[in-house]
Amino acid sequence: MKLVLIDGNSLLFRAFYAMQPMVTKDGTFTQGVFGFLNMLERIRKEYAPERMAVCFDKKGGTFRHEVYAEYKAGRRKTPVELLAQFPLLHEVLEAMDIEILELDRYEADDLLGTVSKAAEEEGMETFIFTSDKDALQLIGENTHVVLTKKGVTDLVTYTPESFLEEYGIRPAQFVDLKALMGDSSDNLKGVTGIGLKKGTQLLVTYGSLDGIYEHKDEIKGKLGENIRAEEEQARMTRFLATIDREAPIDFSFDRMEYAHPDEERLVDIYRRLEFRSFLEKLGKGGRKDEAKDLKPLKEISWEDFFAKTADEPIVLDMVTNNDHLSSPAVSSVRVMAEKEGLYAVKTLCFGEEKEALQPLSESGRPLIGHSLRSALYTLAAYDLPLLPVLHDTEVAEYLIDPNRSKYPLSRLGRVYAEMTIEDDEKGKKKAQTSLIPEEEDREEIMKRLRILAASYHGQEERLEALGLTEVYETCEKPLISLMVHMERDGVAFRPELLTESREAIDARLKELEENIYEEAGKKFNILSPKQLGVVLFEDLGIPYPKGKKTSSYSTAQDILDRLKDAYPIAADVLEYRKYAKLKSTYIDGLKLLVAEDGRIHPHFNQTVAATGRLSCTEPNLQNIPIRDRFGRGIRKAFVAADGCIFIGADYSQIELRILAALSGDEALIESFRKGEDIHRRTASRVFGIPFDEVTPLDRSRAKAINFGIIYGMSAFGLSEDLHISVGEADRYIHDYFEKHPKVKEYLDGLIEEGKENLEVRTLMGRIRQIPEFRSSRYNERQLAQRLAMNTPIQGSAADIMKLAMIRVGKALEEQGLRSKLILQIHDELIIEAREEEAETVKTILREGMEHAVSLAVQLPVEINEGATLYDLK
DNA sequence: TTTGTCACG
DNA sequence: ACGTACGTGACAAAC
Repeated sequence: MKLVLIDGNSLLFRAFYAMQPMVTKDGTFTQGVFGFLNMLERIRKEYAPERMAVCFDKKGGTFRHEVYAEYKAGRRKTPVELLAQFPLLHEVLEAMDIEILELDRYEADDLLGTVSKAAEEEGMETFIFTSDKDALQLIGENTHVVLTKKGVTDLVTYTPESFLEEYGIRPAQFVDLKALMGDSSDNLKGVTGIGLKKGTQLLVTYGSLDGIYEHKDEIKGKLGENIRAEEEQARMTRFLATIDREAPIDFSFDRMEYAHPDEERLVDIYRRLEFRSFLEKLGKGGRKDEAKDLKPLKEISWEDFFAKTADEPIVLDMVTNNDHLSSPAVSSVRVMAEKEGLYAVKTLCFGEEKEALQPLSESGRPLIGHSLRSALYTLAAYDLPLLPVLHDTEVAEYLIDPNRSKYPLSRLGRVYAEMTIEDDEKGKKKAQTSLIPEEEDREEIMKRLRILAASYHGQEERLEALGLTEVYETCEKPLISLMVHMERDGVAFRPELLTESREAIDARLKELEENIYEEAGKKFNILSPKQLGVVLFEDLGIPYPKGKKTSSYSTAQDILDRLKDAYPIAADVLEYRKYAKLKSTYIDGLKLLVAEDGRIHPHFNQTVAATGRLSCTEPNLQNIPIRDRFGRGIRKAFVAADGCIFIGADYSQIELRILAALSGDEALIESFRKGEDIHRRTASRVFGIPFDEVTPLDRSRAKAINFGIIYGMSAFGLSEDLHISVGEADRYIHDYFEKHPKVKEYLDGLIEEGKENLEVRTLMGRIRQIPEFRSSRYNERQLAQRLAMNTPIQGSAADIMKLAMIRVGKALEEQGLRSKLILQIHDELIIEAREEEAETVKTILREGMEHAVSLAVQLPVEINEGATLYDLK
């Protein structure tokens, strides 16, 4: 008979710390229970025990405390997030009909020991699961101890043999070893000067602690003295560390049978804890039958489909193959409700895509789909008119929870349709094998359509309940097709214009490389932080400026900056890295992404940044160099098309203006109304100097303070940035808030709001959840405060820019202009304008951006023009 | 795949 | 005593 005993305390602890935090909607932390249950599942599967019990410590003191009050004193307090998970785990175990053992004045260990001893006598085979090494003393012929390592992922099983091999002693000697060594985590003292090595050696020689004390006078030197002097404390430690295998616990192996789980109760608990994967395993998450209700997916002509669905919106799942072919699976919400799926397009062949998609484009029907940007891009790629977006499930889910980095349809299936499908990645791979889905894929596609229809309803409701409908309708939905156009149009890039720069960079890199090798006295990989650290701080013996030397040296810019005056090699390394970066990312990297039309088509992402900003990839055209004189030259290769110029418009100080408006701080508002240099004014107010006497240094310090305010700065952060003492930085911050009490009030209010609701909102009501407020880690709670301060500011700026883009895009279209919006760089819009439209475009940009919203301060824009991005200054 | 570094707002 | 400013993406090295 196989028995599994689990140390509930130890595994729950370990799971709690090893797992990423998981929080339910009502703020309950669940990752410990989740990790524990995963382990439990694994144990059931891999060990298939006939009997099982979970042991817990009982609250309050133990018999060990009665003889030694300091037992386990000084341990860190268990965080409430973990403490609250114990009753949850109890509930789950009860529902599973798994025996729970606990006993006043005893620890879980003692119960494991007592039950396993009885089991051994009955001739049962026992496996004890714990992460606490103390349990190793319980190992016996038929009693195995399984320790969890690496969090809870690795399981290592100990038998008497494997224990002997690893420790060099028998399991029964383990407590004696601990008695000699002590155990600081349990606040137990051993014998001074005895560690693992010496302790093991003594036990091998004398057999046991008693054996050692029988021969205590034979042991020479300091060691012998200590052993004799500290006998009492060693014996006490042995007593405390010895697991009591005769605990007066009432147990029966029959009760450990776990044969009658209460499934209904379990489903209830899992629902409350939002354990969807466990629900699914119970067959309650995925109502897999749902798809079976649907009539089989079939082919239908566009004509018949349109006739059948009148003028209803289309639920669309575009299956793209190798980025070329598209097999649109389509239905309507009504048709889906009638449990029917449709598959509309016949075989697509190379060269026929446009004809196949044309009827869809011409139908003018609004679309419901997941990541419609890609479906629309396919239409745009064939020069077909786009269709209106009725609902995008990816964008909607991003608004509901912007912290996720991915929004796979498979997840929406679980949330909104209680339906399981393959992850998008896998599904895509499969679909690439043929143009028309194989029979087995058709059910998958039908399920996808069903999930889309269900998510449409579910998300509309959710968006409304969260107050997100406005930001969805005004900021996000109209932006989708706009971004498709921006990507399709792209920007012309002429790599040949960089030849000169490339040669100059190559030459300089070579020069620097030689210098560095000479200064180092050897060749090495300069771009390897590891090698560089060794060269600088070991070979050359340069003192490491940051007080503590962790496992590796940082060679980041701020460190090398501090060294560069005293050590020329540091300056050379910095310059080398700068040029290497320029070369690999921009000079060599960009030209690889030029399409056949001579233009770069970046990918703007609407669902990545948690604050509501856009992001840009392949390539990232939002970080083309500009601050560095030389790097800025890269911009010369971005050229306006024939007959066109670039017109750029950027908001001036938009984040500080938002801070002024949202906080209502009179001094800031007044300063912006007067059109003053805001950093100069800040310097004047904070440092108490007349406006006209502010020096450039004062101004740049004030600028850093202004940035810091937006980021939720600490005195330490500001001091690092300004190379001043923490005390001085602290005074600056203090003075700033004294002069801007409303700003202080506003930021404190945001932290309160964040703590209270675990979320903050932007001007347009966009939400960002901040679960870090509930973290047990100090650092994370600090981070939560900074996010609460920064997100409304950065996010409101993003809202405003999105509104502006939509206004500008609309105006260009309404006026029938050929000029095109091509780039957005957070506070800047760039249009490739027909020369003859230049003046109109400037008006449109200014109007669209400055009047996107109305605040207590204006949002003026600066407008520039030029033939290349370089000239746009 | 993760880490270190650095480009931008 | 600790760790320390917000949001991104790309590349090379190291694992």
